[in-house]
Amino acid sequence: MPSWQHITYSDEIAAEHAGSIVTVGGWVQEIRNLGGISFIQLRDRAGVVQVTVLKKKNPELFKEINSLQRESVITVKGVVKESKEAKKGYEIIPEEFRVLNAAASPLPLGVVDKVGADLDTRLNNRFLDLRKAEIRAIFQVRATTLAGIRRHLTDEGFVEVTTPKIVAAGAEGGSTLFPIKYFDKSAYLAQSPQLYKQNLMASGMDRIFEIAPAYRAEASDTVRHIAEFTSLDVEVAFIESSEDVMAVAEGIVHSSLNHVAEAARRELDILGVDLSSPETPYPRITYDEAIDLLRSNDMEIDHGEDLGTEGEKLLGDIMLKKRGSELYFITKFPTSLKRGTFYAKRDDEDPELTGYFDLDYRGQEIVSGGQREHRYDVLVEQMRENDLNLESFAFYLKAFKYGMPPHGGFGFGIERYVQKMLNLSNIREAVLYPRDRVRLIP
RNA sequence: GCCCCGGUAGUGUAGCGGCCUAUCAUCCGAGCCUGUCGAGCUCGGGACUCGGGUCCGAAUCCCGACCGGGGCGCCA
Repeated sequence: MPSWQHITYSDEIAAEHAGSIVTVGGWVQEIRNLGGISFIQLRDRAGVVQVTVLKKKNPELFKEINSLQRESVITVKGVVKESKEAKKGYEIIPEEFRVLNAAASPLPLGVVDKVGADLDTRLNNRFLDLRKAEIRAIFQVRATTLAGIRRHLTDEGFVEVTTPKIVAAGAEGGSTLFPIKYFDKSAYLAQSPQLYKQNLMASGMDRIFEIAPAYRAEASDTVRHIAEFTSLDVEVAFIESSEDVMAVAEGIVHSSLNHVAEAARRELDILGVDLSSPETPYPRITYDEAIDLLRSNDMEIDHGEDLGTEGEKLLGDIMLKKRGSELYFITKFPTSLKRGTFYAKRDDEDPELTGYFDLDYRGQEIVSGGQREHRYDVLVEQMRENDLNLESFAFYLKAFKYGMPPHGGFGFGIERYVQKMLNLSNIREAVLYPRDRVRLIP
C-alpha cells in the first residue's frame, strides 16, 4: 500500500502498474458525472490522469468526489486499471481520496473554460493562468533557452558574472532610470551592466557574460517593451572588429535554437511551434543596404533615418523572402544614430560610421552591440560630445588608463528572443510577472 | 511623451437613444443519464466601471475620473 505522500505523476504510470495501487494527486480539472459513473480529470505537473468512479461500487465516495469544486487539490489512492476507453490507456479506480485544499467558486479565471480571457485578466490571476499546459510550456521553453545559452557560453570559455543592480549612474540617458533611495544617498536601478562589463575587460577575465534583470523607466507602451527585462550581456576582449562580436552572438542564437528544438520538443509541440536555426553564417547587411532594400520596396525612408518599427518589420519580410533567413545582422550603423552610445567605437576610416550592429529576428531587434572605444582619450572626447559629467563616470574611465584591451560586446533581450521564437503577440506572455508602465502587481 | 480604441454576469461577448424585464457562449446550481474526454439533455442563477450632464426616456449621446487594449517614437 503506497503512502499518501508518495505521489506517482501521471506520466510515470505504466503497464507495470496495472492492478496495483498508486497514489495520484493534483488539481481537479474537470468532473464529468454521467449518473452511475463519473470521470474526474486530475491534473498534475506532468499531465492529466483520469479517475473513474462507479456509483454502485462506493455511493458515499461517489457523492463526495463529485461535489468537489474544480481546481481543488486532492490525492487519490486507487487501483491502476488498463482501459481502452481512457485516453492514456489506463485509469485510476479510487479506493479513497483526500481533499488537501478545496477551491472556492467561482474561479477568477477558468483553467479549461471554453472561452478566452484577456491578457490583463490572465496576468491578474497568473497562478491560475500557469495551470494551463500551453502557458507553462512558454516558461519551460524559456528555461531551456537559458540553459542552452549558459551551456554554450560556458563551453566557449565565458565566465558568468553578476554585477550590481543598484548603481550611482546610468549607462545611457538619465531619463530611463528608476531612482531609488540608497541609505542617505540617491541611486538608480541598473538599466544595463554596460559600465561594469567593460570594467571587467580590464581585469583579465576577457570573456564574460551576465544574465540578469535590467530596468528601464521608458514610457514605452508597446508589445515589445517592459520596465524589467532579462538581459543577456556579453563582453569579449582582444577582438579585431565588431565581426568577432557578431560571431559570438550568432553562436549563442544558433546553439540555443538547436538546443531548444531538441530539448523542448514536447513544449514546442504543445505550442504548435516548429523551430530551427537558419544556416550559419546568418546574413549580414549594412545599414545603408537595408535602407536601399526598403526604398526599393516602396518605403519612404532616407539614409541617416532610423529604420523605425515599420522598416524593421518590412526588412524582416524581405530578408526571409530574399535571403531565406529569419535572423540577420544589420551592421555599420551611422554614428548619428548611435550618438547616445558614447562607448561605441567609430570606424577608423569614416568617423560617421560605427561598427555597431543589431541582430534582428523576424523583424524585431533582439541583440544590439559592437566594438567599444577602448582608447581613453577618444572615449573622453566622445563622452564630452554627449555632455556627460565625467566625474560621475570616474570609476568607469579609470579602467581605461591602466591597460584596457580592445573589446566589444552586446545586450541580448531574453524575453524578446522567446517572444519571437514562439510567435507570442506580446512580450508580457514571456514574463511570469511582467512589470510595465502601469503594472506593479502581482 | 504623442495618437487611436475600448470598459456589459466569475470569464469572454452581442446590443450602441424607447423594441432591454439586456443576447449568446462559458461558468455556477438543481435534475436525468454506467464510458465521458469541447460529454449530452431539461430547468434555474448571475452583469451595463464610477461621478456629473443632455433628454419625456440613457447600457446606448456629452464631460470628467479610474481601469484596460493597440499604434508611433525609443529601445533589449
